[in-house]
Amino acid sequence: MPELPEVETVRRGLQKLVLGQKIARVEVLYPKMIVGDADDFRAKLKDQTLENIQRRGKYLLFRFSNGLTVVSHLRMEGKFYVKEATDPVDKHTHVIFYLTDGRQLRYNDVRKFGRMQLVQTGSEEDLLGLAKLGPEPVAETFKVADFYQKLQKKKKNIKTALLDQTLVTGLGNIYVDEVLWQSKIHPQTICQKLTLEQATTLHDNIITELAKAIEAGGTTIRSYTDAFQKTGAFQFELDVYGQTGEPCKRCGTKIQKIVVGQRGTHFCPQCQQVVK
DNA sequence: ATGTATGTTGCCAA
DNA sequence: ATTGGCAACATACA
Repeated sequence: MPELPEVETVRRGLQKLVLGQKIARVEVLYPKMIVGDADDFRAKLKDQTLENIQRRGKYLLFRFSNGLTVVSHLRMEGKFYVKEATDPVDKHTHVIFYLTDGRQLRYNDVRKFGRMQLVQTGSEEDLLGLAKLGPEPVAETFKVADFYQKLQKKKKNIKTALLDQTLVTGLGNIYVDEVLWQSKIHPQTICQKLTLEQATTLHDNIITELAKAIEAGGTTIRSYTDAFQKTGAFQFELDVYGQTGEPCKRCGTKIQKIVVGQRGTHFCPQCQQVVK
Protein backbone atom coordinates (compact mmCIF):
# COMPACT_ATOMS: atom_id res chain seq x y z
CA MET A 1 0.00 0.00 0.00
CA PRO A 2 1.29 3.47 -0.63
CA GLU A 3 3.41 4.52 2.34
CA LEU A 4 5.98 7.29 1.98
CA PRO A 5 8.40 5.45 -0.37
CA GLU A 6 5.58 4.52 -2.74
CA VAL A 7 4.12 8.04 -2.73
CA GLU A 8 7.57 9.48 -3.39
CA THR A 9 8.08 7.05 -6.29
CA VAL A 10 4.72 8.08 -7.76
CA ARG A 11 5.70 11.74 -7.36
CA ARG A 12 8.98 11.26 -9.20
CA GLY A 13 7.25 9.43 -12.03
CA LEU A 14 4.57 12.09 -12.45
CA GLN A 15 7.20 14.78 -12.32
CA LYS A 16 8.81 13.22 -15.42
CA LEU A 17 5.52 12.56 -17.18
CA VAL A 18 3.31 15.61 -16.74
CA LEU A 19 5.25 18.54 -15.33
CA GLY A 20 4.52 21.75 -17.26
CA GLN A 21 1.37 20.31 -18.81
CA LYS A 22 -1.77 22.37 -19.14
CA ILE A 23 -5.21 21.08 -18.12
CA ALA A 24 -7.77 21.29 -20.93
CA ARG A 25 -10.57 20.05 -18.68
CA VAL A 26 -11.26 17.75 -15.76
CA GLU A 27 -13.81 14.98 -15.60
CA VAL A 28 -14.98 13.65 -12.23
CA LEU A 29 -16.64 10.24 -12.52
CA TYR A 30 -17.00 9.68 -8.76
CA PRO A 31 -17.72 13.02 -7.03
CA LYS A 32 -17.17 11.66 -3.50
CA MET A 33 -13.49 11.43 -4.42
CA ILE A 34 -13.37 15.22 -4.31
CA VAL A 35 -13.50 16.96 -0.93
CA GLY A 36 -15.73 19.99 -1.49
CA ASP A 37 -17.64 20.82 -4.66
CA ALA A 38 -16.58 18.72 -7.66
CA ASP A 39 -17.85 21.27 -10.19
CA ASP A 40 -15.84 23.99 -8.48
CA PHE A 41 -12.81 21.67 -8.59
CA ARG A 42 -13.28 21.16 -12.33
CA ALA A 43 -13.90 24.83 -13.11
CA LYS A 44 -10.90 26.18 -11.24
CA LEU A 45 -8.42 23.71 -12.73
CA LYS A 46 -9.44 24.33 -16.34
CA ASP A 47 -6.64 26.00 -18.34
CA GLN A 48 -4.16 25.81 -15.44
CA THR A 49 -0.57 24.65 -15.84
CA LEU A 50 0.97 22.06 -13.51
CA GLU A 51 4.11 23.79 -12.26
CA ASN A 52 5.38 21.43 -9.59
CA ILE A 53 4.57 18.23 -7.73
CA GLN A 54 5.61 17.99 -4.10
CA ARG A 55 5.03 15.57 -1.25
CA ARG A 56 4.41 15.94 2.47
CA GLY A 57 4.24 12.65 4.35
CA LYS A 58 1.99 10.44 2.24
CA TYR A 59 0.22 13.40 0.62
CA LEU A 60 0.87 14.54 -2.94
CA LEU A 61 0.72 18.28 -3.64
CA PHE A 62 0.07 19.33 -7.23
CA ARG A 63 1.02 23.00 -7.63
CA PHE A 64 -0.88 24.91 -10.33
CA SER A 65 -0.22 28.22 -12.03
CA ASN A 66 -3.14 30.11 -10.50
CA GLY A 67 -1.96 29.76 -6.90
CA LEU A 68 -3.98 26.62 -6.36
CA THR A 69 -2.85 23.26 -5.05
CA VAL A 70 -4.51 19.87 -5.40
CA VAL A 71 -3.90 17.87 -2.23
CA SER A 72 -4.20 14.15 -2.92
CA HIS A 73 -4.02 11.15 -0.61
CA LEU A 74 -3.92 7.69 -2.20
CA ARG A 75 -5.00 5.91 1.00
CA MET A 76 -5.16 2.18 0.24
CA GLU A 77 -5.09 1.72 -3.50
CA GLY A 78 -5.10 5.11 -5.20
CA LYS A 79 -3.00 5.35 -8.36
CA PHE A 80 -2.14 7.98 -10.94
CA TYR A 81 -1.55 6.90 -14.54
CA VAL A 82 -0.81 8.84 -17.70
CA LYS A 83 -2.71 7.43 -20.65
CA GLU A 84 -3.34 8.19 -24.30
CA ALA A 85 -6.86 9.34 -25.15
CA THR A 86 -7.43 6.10 -27.07
CA ASP A 87 -6.56 3.85 -24.10
CA PRO A 88 -9.72 2.27 -22.64
CA VAL A 89 -10.88 3.77 -19.35
CA ASP A 90 -10.63 1.32 -16.46
CA LYS A 91 -13.79 0.76 -14.41
CA HIS A 92 -12.01 2.08 -11.31
CA THR A 93 -10.90 5.37 -12.89
CA HIS A 94 -12.59 8.16 -10.93
CA VAL A 95 -10.98 11.41 -12.09
CA ILE A 96 -9.54 12.28 -15.52
CA PHE A 97 -7.38 15.34 -16.17
CA TYR A 98 -7.38 16.00 -19.93
CA LEU A 99 -4.04 17.53 -20.92
CA THR A 100 -3.71 19.90 -23.87
CA ASP A 101 -1.15 17.59 -25.50
CA GLY A 102 -3.87 14.94 -25.86
CA ARG A 103 -2.79 12.66 -23.03
CA GLN A 104 -4.79 12.08 -19.86
CA LEU A 105 -3.74 11.96 -16.23
CA ARG A 106 -6.09 9.44 -14.64
CA TYR A 107 -6.78 8.74 -10.98
CA ASN A 108 -7.64 5.12 -10.31
CA ASP A 109 -8.78 3.69 -6.99
CA VAL A 110 -10.35 0.25 -6.57
CA ARG A 111 -11.49 0.85 -3.01
CA LYS A 112 -12.43 4.53 -3.38
CA PHE A 113 -10.70 5.47 -0.13
CA GLY A 114 -8.47 8.12 -1.70
CA ARG A 115 -9.39 11.81 -1.60
CA MET A 116 -8.50 14.96 -3.56
CA GLN A 117 -9.00 18.53 -2.44
CA LEU A 118 -8.34 21.89 -4.09
CA VAL A 119 -6.95 24.61 -1.81
CA GLN A 120 -5.07 27.91 -2.05
CA THR A 121 -1.35 27.16 -2.22
CA GLY A 122 0.06 27.48 1.30
CA SER A 123 -3.24 26.89 3.07
CA GLU A 124 -2.85 23.10 2.72
CA GLU A 125 -0.94 23.25 5.99
CA ASP A 126 -4.23 24.05 7.72
CA LEU A 127 -5.90 20.86 6.55
CA LEU A 128 -6.49 18.46 9.41
CA GLY A 129 -4.47 15.63 7.91
CA LEU A 130 -1.44 17.76 7.10
CA ALA A 131 -1.44 20.02 10.13
CA LYS A 132 -0.75 17.18 12.56
CA LEU A 133 2.09 15.62 10.57
CA GLY A 134 5.40 15.10 12.30
CA PRO A 135 8.77 15.72 10.63
CA GLU A 136 9.80 14.14 7.35
CA PRO A 137 11.96 11.06 8.04
CA VAL A 138 15.28 12.60 7.04
CA ALA A 139 18.18 13.64 9.27
CA GLU A 140 17.67 17.38 8.63
CA THR A 141 14.17 17.45 10.13
CA PHE A 142 13.81 14.31 12.24
CA LYS A 143 15.83 14.77 15.45
CA VAL A 144 16.52 12.07 18.02
CA ALA A 145 16.18 14.43 20.97
CA ASP A 146 12.67 15.53 19.93
CA PHE A 147 11.67 11.98 19.10
CA TYR A 148 12.77 10.66 22.49
CA GLN A 149 11.12 13.51 24.35
CA LYS A 150 7.79 12.84 22.64
CA LEU A 151 8.07 9.10 23.24
CA GLN A 152 8.48 9.70 26.95
CA LYS A 153 5.09 11.42 27.09
CA LYS A 154 3.19 8.67 25.29
CA LYS A 155 1.37 5.82 26.98
CA LYS A 156 0.35 3.91 23.90
CA ASN A 157 2.29 1.15 22.18
CA ILE A 158 5.10 2.05 19.81
CA LYS A 159 3.50 0.43 16.76
CA THR A 160 0.29 2.47 17.05
CA ALA A 161 2.30 5.60 17.86
CA LEU A 162 4.46 5.28 14.73
CA LEU A 163 1.39 4.73 12.56
CA ASP A 164 -0.34 7.94 13.65
CA GLN A 165 2.12 10.18 11.71
CA THR A 166 2.75 12.66 14.53
CA LEU A 167 6.13 11.42 15.82
CA VAL A 168 7.44 11.14 12.27
CA THR A 169 5.50 10.98 9.02
CA GLY A 170 5.61 8.33 6.31
CA LEU A 171 5.46 4.94 7.99
CA GLY A 172 2.57 2.55 7.32
CA ASN A 173 1.91 -0.99 8.44
CA ILE A 174 4.67 -2.60 6.38
CA TYR A 175 7.58 -0.30 7.23
CA VAL A 176 6.59 -0.06 10.89
CA ASP A 177 6.92 -3.82 11.29
CA GLU A 178 10.24 -3.70 9.45
CA VAL A 179 11.85 -0.92 11.50
CA LEU A 180 10.69 -2.43 14.80
CA TRP A 181 12.23 -5.78 13.84
CA GLN A 182 15.47 -4.09 12.81
CA SER A 183 15.53 -2.21 16.09
CA LYS A 184 14.70 -5.33 18.16
CA ILE A 185 11.72 -3.58 19.73
CA HIS A 186 8.45 -5.39 20.48
CA PRO A 187 5.51 -3.66 18.73
CA GLN A 188 3.50 -3.56 21.96
CA THR A 189 6.20 -1.79 23.95
CA ILE A 190 4.74 1.29 25.65
CA CYS A 191 6.52 4.37 24.26
CA GLN A 192 7.47 5.60 27.73
CA LYS A 193 9.40 2.40 28.40
CA LEU A 194 11.81 2.90 25.51
CA THR A 195 15.35 3.85 26.43
CA LEU A 196 17.26 6.64 24.73
CA GLU A 197 19.40 3.98 23.12
CA GLN A 198 16.37 2.18 21.70
CA ALA A 199 14.85 5.46 20.50
CA THR A 200 18.12 6.32 18.76
CA THR A 201 18.32 2.95 17.03
CA LEU A 202 14.70 3.21 15.95
CA HIS A 203 15.18 6.76 14.70
CA ASP A 204 18.20 5.80 12.62
CA ASN A 205 16.49 2.72 11.20
CA ILE A 206 13.42 4.73 10.17
CA ILE A 207 15.57 7.15 8.17
CA THR A 208 17.67 4.50 6.44
CA GLU A 209 14.82 2.06 5.79
CA LEU A 210 12.59 4.60 4.07
CA ALA A 211 15.51 5.89 2.00
CA LYS A 212 16.37 2.35 0.88
CA ALA A 213 12.74 1.66 -0.02
CA ILE A 214 12.57 4.82 -2.15
CA GLU A 215 15.73 3.69 -3.92
CA ALA A 216 14.05 0.34 -4.69
CA GLY A 217 10.96 2.08 -6.07
CA GLY A 218 8.74 1.09 -3.14
CA THR A 219 7.08 -2.14 -2.07
CA THR A 220 4.43 -3.97 -4.09
CA ILE A 221 2.44 -6.39 -1.92
CA ARG A 222 -0.92 -6.66 -3.65
CA SER A 223 -1.40 -3.95 -6.16
CA TYR A 224 0.88 -0.94 -5.83
CA THR A 225 2.36 0.45 -9.05
CA ASP A 226 3.93 3.81 -9.82
CA ALA A 227 2.95 6.38 -12.46
CA PHE A 228 4.54 4.17 -15.14
CA GLN A 229 2.45 1.23 -13.84
CA LYS A 230 5.68 -0.35 -12.69
CA THR A 231 5.85 -2.45 -9.50
CA GLY A 232 8.37 -1.78 -6.74
CA ALA A 233 11.24 -4.08 -5.76
CA PHE A 234 11.46 -3.58 -2.02
CA GLN A 235 9.11 -6.50 -1.24
CA PHE A 236 12.13 -8.73 -1.85
CA GLU A 237 14.00 -7.00 0.95
CA LEU A 238 11.33 -7.33 3.65
CA ASP A 239 12.50 -9.11 6.79
CA VAL A 240 9.26 -9.65 8.76
CA TYR A 241 6.20 -8.28 6.99
CA GLY A 242 4.32 -11.22 5.48
CA GLN A 243 6.92 -13.67 6.83
CA THR A 244 4.60 -15.40 9.32
CA GLY A 245 5.99 -18.84 10.23
CA GLU A 246 9.27 -18.21 8.40
CA PRO A 247 12.52 -18.29 10.40
CA CYS A 248 13.77 -14.95 11.72
CA LYS A 249 16.80 -13.90 9.66
CA ARG A 250 18.72 -13.13 12.85
CA CYS A 251 17.90 -15.99 15.21
CA GLY A 252 15.84 -18.57 13.30
CA THR A 253 12.78 -18.31 15.57
CA LYS A 254 9.48 -18.46 13.69
CA ILE A 255 8.02 -15.03 12.89
CA GLN A 256 4.67 -14.52 14.60
CA LYS A 257 1.64 -12.53 13.51
CA ILE A 258 -0.54 -10.83 16.11
CA VAL A 259 -3.01 -7.94 16.13
CA VAL A 260 -1.90 -4.59 17.56
CA GLY A 261 -4.30 -1.65 17.38
CA GLN A 262 -6.49 -3.61 14.94
CA ARG A 263 -3.55 -4.04 12.57
CA GLY A 264 -1.84 -7.24 11.48
CA THR A 265 1.60 -7.16 13.08
CA HIS A 266 4.64 -9.33 12.33
CA PHE A 267 7.52 -9.75 14.76
CA CYS A 268 10.14 -12.13 16.13
CA PRO A 269 9.16 -13.29 19.64
CA GLN A 270 12.83 -14.00 20.43
CA CYS A 271 14.55 -10.82 19.16
CA GLN A 272 11.75 -8.42 20.02
CA GLN A 273 10.88 -8.71 23.71
CA VAL A 274 8.50 -6.43 25.57
CA VAL A 275 10.28 -4.20 28.06
CA LYS A 276 8.47 -4.22 31.39
C1' DA B 1 -22.81 -18.86 0.29
C1' DT B 2 -21.28 -16.27 3.94
C1' DG B 3 -17.78 -14.22 6.78
C1' DT B 4 -13.33 -12.25 7.44
C1' DA B 5 -9.05 -9.78 6.52
C1' DT B 6 -6.85 -6.26 4.12
C1' DG B 7 -4.53 -0.57 5.42
C1' DT B 8 -4.94 4.75 5.95
C1' DT B 9 -7.05 8.57 7.85
C1' DG B 10 -10.93 10.94 10.07
C1' DC B 11 -14.34 11.03 13.39
C1' DC B 12 -16.58 9.79 17.64
C1' DA B 13 -16.55 8.78 22.41
C1' DA B 14 -14.59 7.11 26.80
C1' DA C 1 -5.66 15.60 26.38
C1' DT C 2 -5.05 11.13 25.06
C1' DT C 3 -6.33 6.89 23.51
C1' DG C 4 -9.22 3.28 21.29
C1' DG C 5 -12.57 1.72 18.04
C1' DC C 6 -14.85 1.91 13.91
C1' DA C 7 -16.35 3.74 9.22
C1' DA C 8 -15.29 4.80 4.49
C1' DC C 9 -15.02 0.81 0.28
C1' DA C 10 -13.99 -3.31 -2.85
C1' DT C 11 -11.88 -7.57 -3.42
C1' DA C 12 -9.75 -12.09 -2.42
C1' DC C 13 -10.06 -16.06 -0.11
C1' DA C 14 -11.44 -19.68 3.48
